[in-house]
Amino acid sequence: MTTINDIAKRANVSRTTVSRALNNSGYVSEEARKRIMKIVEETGYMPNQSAKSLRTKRSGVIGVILPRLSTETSTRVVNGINEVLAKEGFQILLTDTELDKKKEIEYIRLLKSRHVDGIILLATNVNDELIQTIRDVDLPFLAIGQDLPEVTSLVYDDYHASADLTNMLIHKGHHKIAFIGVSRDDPSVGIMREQAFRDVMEREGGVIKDHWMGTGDFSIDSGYEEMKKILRASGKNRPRAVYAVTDRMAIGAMEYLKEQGYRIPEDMAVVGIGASSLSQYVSPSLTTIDYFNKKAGQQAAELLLAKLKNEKVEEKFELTYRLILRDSV
Amino acid sequence: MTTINDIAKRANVSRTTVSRALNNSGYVSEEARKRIMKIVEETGYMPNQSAKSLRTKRSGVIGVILPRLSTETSTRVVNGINEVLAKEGFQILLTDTELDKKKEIEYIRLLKSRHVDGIILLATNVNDELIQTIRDVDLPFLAIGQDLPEVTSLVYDDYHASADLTNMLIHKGHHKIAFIGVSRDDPSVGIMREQAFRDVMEREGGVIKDHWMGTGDFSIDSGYEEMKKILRASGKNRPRAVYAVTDRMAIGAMEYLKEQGYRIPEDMAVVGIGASSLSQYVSPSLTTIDYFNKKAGQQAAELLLAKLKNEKVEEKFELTYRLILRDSV
DNA sequence: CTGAAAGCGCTTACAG
DNA sequence: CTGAAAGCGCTTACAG
Repeated sequence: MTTINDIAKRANVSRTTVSRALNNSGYVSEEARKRIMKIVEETGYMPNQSAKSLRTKRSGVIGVILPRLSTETSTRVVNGINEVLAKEGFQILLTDTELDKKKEIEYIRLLKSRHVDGIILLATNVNDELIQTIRDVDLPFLAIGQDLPEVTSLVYDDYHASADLTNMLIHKGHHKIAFIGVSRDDPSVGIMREQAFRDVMEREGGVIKDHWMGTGDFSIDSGYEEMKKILRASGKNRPRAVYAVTDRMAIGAMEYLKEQGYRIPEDMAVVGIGASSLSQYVSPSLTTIDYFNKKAGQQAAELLLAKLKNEKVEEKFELTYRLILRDSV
Repeated sequence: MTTINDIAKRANVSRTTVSRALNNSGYVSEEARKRIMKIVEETGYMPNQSAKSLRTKRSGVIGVILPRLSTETSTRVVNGINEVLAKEGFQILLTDTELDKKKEIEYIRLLKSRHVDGIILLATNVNDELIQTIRDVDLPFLAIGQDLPEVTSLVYDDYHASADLTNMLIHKGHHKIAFIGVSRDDPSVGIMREQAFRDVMEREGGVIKDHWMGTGDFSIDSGYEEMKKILRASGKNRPRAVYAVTDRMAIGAMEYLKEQGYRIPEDMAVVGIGASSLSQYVSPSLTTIDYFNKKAGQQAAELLLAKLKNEKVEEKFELTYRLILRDSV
C-alpha cells in the first residue's frame, strides 16, 4: 500500500508538503503541487483514513442506528440520510439493534470508539440510560421518531396525524372503530397515536370498547391475529372500521377480514399509517398517512452536518405528514 | 476521552499490560487483570479503533456496496450480511452507487482507504475496469448476483429460474408470451433471464415476437409503460401472458392491464421474479420466484469471514431458488 | 514556500 | 509475568 511517505519520496518533497497539497492547507508551490498530484494520480494513492482519523479526530463516517434493517421506513430514512451525506463525502456505518434496547446503548458506545463524527438514531423508545449514554459520548447526535429530552429530535407529528385519521373515519360515518396499537414502550407509536385516537373518539362521540383494542408488534401477522381476536371477542356488536397504527398491521387485518368474507370498505373500513408501497398495491388500496420518511432522513443528515460545522441547531423539529385517502375507507 | 494510558496509570501498570488484558494476548497476572478490568468497567473505556486499526491493519469493518439502498432485494441481502457479521463483532460500512458504475469502482477504492477488512459487492454489471480494481485493492472480496471472473461470486441461478418460469407458463397453456426485460449491461438479469426465456420458447414451440419484447429499468413505472407499448403494438394479435424479469415491473404491468379492464389471469397471466412482499399482497397475488436474498447475504458474509481466516474458498457458488405459484397465472 | 519533529492511541517484538 | 520502545500513517504548530 502506498503511503504519504512514498509519494513524498517520489516527488522529492517532505510528507508535510504532500499533506498540504492533498488537503489544500497552507502554501504549496504550483510546481510542487503538480508533481505531487501527478504521482498521486499514477499510484492511485488514497490517504489511510485510520491514520488521518487518529490524528484529526474526524473520520468522515456517520453512525446510523436502526431498529430494523428490513423495514421500508428504515430504508427510506437511511436513503435520505445517505443522499445528503454522500454528497458531502461522508460514509455511513450501519448498525441494527433488532429492536433490542440494550443494543442501542451498546452501539452508541461502539460508534464512539470507532471515531464516527456523529450519530443518527432511529429511536423506538425513551429511557434514562439511553439519554445518559447519549450525553456521555458527547457527539453530534440526532434522534428521529421520538422526542428525546435534551437531544436534537426530529419527530413525526404522531398526535395530529392520528387525530386526523380518526376524525376522517368518524366523518365518513364510522363511530365504531377498532384499534390495533403497539406496546407503550414506544411513546410515539404506542402512546401518542392511541391517545389521539381516544381523544378524538371521546370528543366526537365515538364508541371505544376494551375488546376492540388490540396490541400488535408491528408485523403483518400480528395485525392478522389482533383482528381475529377483536372479531371473536365482539360477538354480534362489531366495529365497522379498524385503525391499525402501522400499514403492515393494517394489511394483516385486511387479510383476515378478506378471509372471513368481509367486504372492504363496505363491511369494514381499514386504515393504517406509513404509506408503504404495500399500502398502495394491496387490494383495496389502503388509506394511510405518509410521513415522508426519506425527507426526514435528509433533514436529519442536514441538521447533523450543521452541528458538525458548529452551527446552532434547535432542539426539536416536527415533521409534516399527509393523509392519503384510498379505497379501503 | 479515556485512553489506554489513563487506564494504565490508574491501574499502576504499563499500557502494554492493559493491552494484553484487553485482548487476552500474552500473560497477565490475575491480580493485574482484575484491577484493569474494574477500571475499564468504571470508566466505560473503549479502545480507539482508528489507532487499533492503524496498528493492526484490521478494522472490524466490512464494506458493502449496493446498487440501490431502497429496494427490497438489497435490504434483504444486507439484512442477511449484517446478521452474520454483527454476531462476529463486525460492522458494516454502507455505500450506495445509485446504479452508477463509476461509483462502484470509486467506492471499492474508498473502502480500501478506510481500512475495511473485506468488501461485499451487490453486482449489477461486469466490466474490465471493475475486475481490475478488485484485483488492485487485493482485499477479501465477494460479489453477489453476477459472475465476476476470478472473483468469488455468489450467483443466483438466473438461467434455470427463468427457464422454469417460462416452462410453467407454457404448460399452463400459454404459448404467446410477452417479455419485459432490462438492459443487457446487467448480464444476470438482462441476458441470462432473457436467454432462458428464448431457449425454452423455441424448444417448446412458443411464439416470440419482437414487439412483444420490452425493456424496462426495474421500476414499477417502466413495467406499466412497457406493457402499454406492447399492447398498443400488438393490435388484434395479443399475447396471453407476460413475463417481467422483476416483480416491480410485473406489478407495473398488472396495473396497466387492470386499468384496461383485463382480467388476470383469465385474459392475461402475469409472472415476475423476486418474491417481494408486494408480490404477495398485490391482487391477484403474483406468481414469482424466490431467490432467498437474505440467505444469499448470510452466505456471502460467511464466505467472507472464511476468507478473513485465510480459509480456502471456492470461486463460484450457485444459489437455489423456488417457484411460488400464485393467483396471477 | 518548505521541512523536522512531535504526537494521535494503539500493539508487538524484545528484553528482562 | 511485565515494561520500554518502536512504529503504524497521518497532520500541524513551529521554525526557517
